[in-house]
Amino acid sequence: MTETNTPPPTDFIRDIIDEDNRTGRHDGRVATRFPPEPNGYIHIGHAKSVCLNFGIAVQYGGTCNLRMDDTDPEGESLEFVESIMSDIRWLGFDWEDRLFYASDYFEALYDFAWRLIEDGKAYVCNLTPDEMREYRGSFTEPGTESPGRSRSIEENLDLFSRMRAGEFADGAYTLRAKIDMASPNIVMRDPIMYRIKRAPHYRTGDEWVIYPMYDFAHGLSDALEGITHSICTLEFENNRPLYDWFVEQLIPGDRPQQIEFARLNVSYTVLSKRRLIELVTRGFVNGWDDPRMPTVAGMRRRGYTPAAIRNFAAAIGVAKNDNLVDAGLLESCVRDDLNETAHRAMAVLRPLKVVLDNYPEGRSEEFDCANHPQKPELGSRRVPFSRILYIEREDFEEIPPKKYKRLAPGKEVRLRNAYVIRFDRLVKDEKTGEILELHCTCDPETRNGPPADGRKVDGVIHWVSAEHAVPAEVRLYDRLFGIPDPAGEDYLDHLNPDSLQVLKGCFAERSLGEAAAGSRWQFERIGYFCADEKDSLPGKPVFNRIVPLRDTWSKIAARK
RNA sequence: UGGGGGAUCGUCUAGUGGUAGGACACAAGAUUCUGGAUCUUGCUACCGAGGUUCGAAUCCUUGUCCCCCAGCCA
Repeated sequence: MTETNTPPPTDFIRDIIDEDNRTGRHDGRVATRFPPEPNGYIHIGHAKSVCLNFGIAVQYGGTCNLRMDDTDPEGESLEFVESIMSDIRWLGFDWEDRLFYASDYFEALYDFAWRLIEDGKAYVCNLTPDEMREYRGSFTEPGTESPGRSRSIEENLDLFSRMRAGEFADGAYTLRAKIDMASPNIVMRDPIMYRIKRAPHYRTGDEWVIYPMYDFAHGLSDALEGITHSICTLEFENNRPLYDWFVEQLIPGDRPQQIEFARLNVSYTVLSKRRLIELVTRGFVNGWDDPRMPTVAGMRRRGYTPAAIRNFAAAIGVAKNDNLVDAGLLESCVRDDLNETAHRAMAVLRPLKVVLDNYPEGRSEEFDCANHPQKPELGSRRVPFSRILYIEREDFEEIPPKKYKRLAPGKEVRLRNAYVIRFDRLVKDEKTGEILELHCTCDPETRNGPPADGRKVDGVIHWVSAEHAVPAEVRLYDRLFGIPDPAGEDYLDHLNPDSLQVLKGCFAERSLGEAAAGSRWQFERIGYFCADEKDSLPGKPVFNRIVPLRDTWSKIAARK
C-alpha cells in the first residue's frame, strides 16, 4: 500500500464508523466487503469502492471480504471472477482467505426464505410480469395485493419447494415478501425474493432453477459474514428499508448497516456497466483491457500505476453529491507518480533526419545519460551518438512562431544530453515541398556545458542516432469521448474518432529496444509510455502513451 | 406526480454557531541541458428569499434546481 505520510482520509462514512466505535455499536468491530457481480470487468468507479472498503479495513484494523454477488447467472462467468480478483490484487489489496460467493449461500438463503414463509411473511405469487407491474401501482397510486397473498402457509411451502424442484416453467411463480402494497416506497411493495430461471450458473451449474434477488440475498449475505458496515452506492438508498426488513426478520443481535455514497463519474468516459459492455461487444474498443477503457484492466495496460489510482481515489474523496470528476485529475495523479519512478529515455515519434555535416562519417560516441535528472540513485545508461540523427518533426520550423525555442533557420539548439547544433540548410522534396532532411553543424565544445563564448542557447530537443535507433510502434491514446459527459442514450455519437493513433515509423534510443513488457518510461519532452503487455517484443517494442507531459508550449502556441 | 437523496471556487472536497481551507485546473514570476519537474505568488465559491443570533455555509421558514425508485438486473 502507499507509503505516504498523508493523514488518514476522513469522510462521512469514517465519521459514522468513529461514532460506532465510540458507542460500541458493533462491539468495536469493523468488517466491510467489496461485492461485485462477476458479469463484467471492474472499472475506476469500482476501484474507488475497493479503496474505500479495503482502505477502511486497513485503517481500522478490521477486515474486508471479497464477495462475488452472483445471484443472477445470466452474464456471470469465471472469466469475470478471475479478472476481478487479479484487478483487486493489482490495485494492492488483499482479502486473504475471505473470498466468498453469494452462490455459496443459496442453501442458507433458501432456508431463510422458508422461515419467512412459515412466519407468514412471504408467499408464492402467480402473477405474470405484466400483471405484476400493474399490481405494483405507481408513484402516486398504491399497489394492489396479489391473489397469492392470501395463500395458506402450507400451500406456500408446498409451492416454494416445488419451485425449487423444477416443477414449474420459468416465470410461472415468484416468492414475494409480504410487506406493504401501499408503501410510498415502491421497493417495499411485496418485493420478489425468488424467481424461477433455468439458466446454468457458472458455479452451481443446474443445481438450482430458482435464484434469489439482490435485495433478499445481499443483506443476509452481509449478516452471514458478520459485516458491520455495508457500503454501497446512492441508488440503493431506497432499498435500505428493505435491506433492514429482511435482516430484522431473520437475524438476531448485531446487524450490518448499509451506508450509501455517491458513485464516481469521470469526464470524457462512461462508467455504466451496460455501456462498457456495449463498447466491448460492438467492437468500439479492442476488448475490456483496451488502454482507452476506464476498466482497471484497461488502465493497467495503458500503464497507469496502482499507486496513481489509489491516490486518485483519495483525492476525490467520498461524499453524497452527484459528481463529474475532471479526467485531468486522474491524469495528474498518474503523472505525479510516474514523475517519481519512471526512467527517462529519448524517442522520436515523427522523425526528421538531421545530418551533422561537420561530424566525421563513420564515427560514433556514447553519452552517459541520467535515468532521472533529479535522482542520481536511479543510475544512467549509455546513449550512442553519430553523424545522422532523427529529431522530432515539430522541433523544426522554417518560419518559427514567436517565442519558439527549437530549431529554425539561423538558430541554435541543444541536443539533449549532447551537443549544441546550428541549422545550416534543408533539403526539400521538389514536388511536394516536404522537408526531407536538415543539415546542421555541431559545436564540439558544448558536449559538457554551454558555449564558451557565452552564447545563450535556451532550446533543448531530443534525438536519436539513426544508426543505433530501434524502430518502434507507438500508440497514442486520447480520451474515448469528445464531450465531458457522454451520459445520454446517444453517447456513441460522441466517441472520439481520434482516441487511438498508431505511429509506426518511430525511433527509440538503443536502451529501449529491450524494454520489458509493462515497463514504464518517460520519453523526455513527450510523455510517459508503457511497453505494451501483449504486443511489445524484444527488439520490436510497442509503446502505449500513458499520459502526455504537461505541455505549456502548446497552450502558448494555441493562444496566437 | 408519491417516496428517497443532494446543492460550497471552473471541477472534486473540507467545514457541524466564531478568519470559508485543500487538491486539480487556471494565471504570473523564479529556476532548469525535458516549454517536464521544482519553488514563489495570485485567482475564483457557500442555490434564492426571509428569519433567529453580537455573529449563520452551519439553526428556523420558504422557494428553486439536480439525482434515484414503478426489472422476475445489481
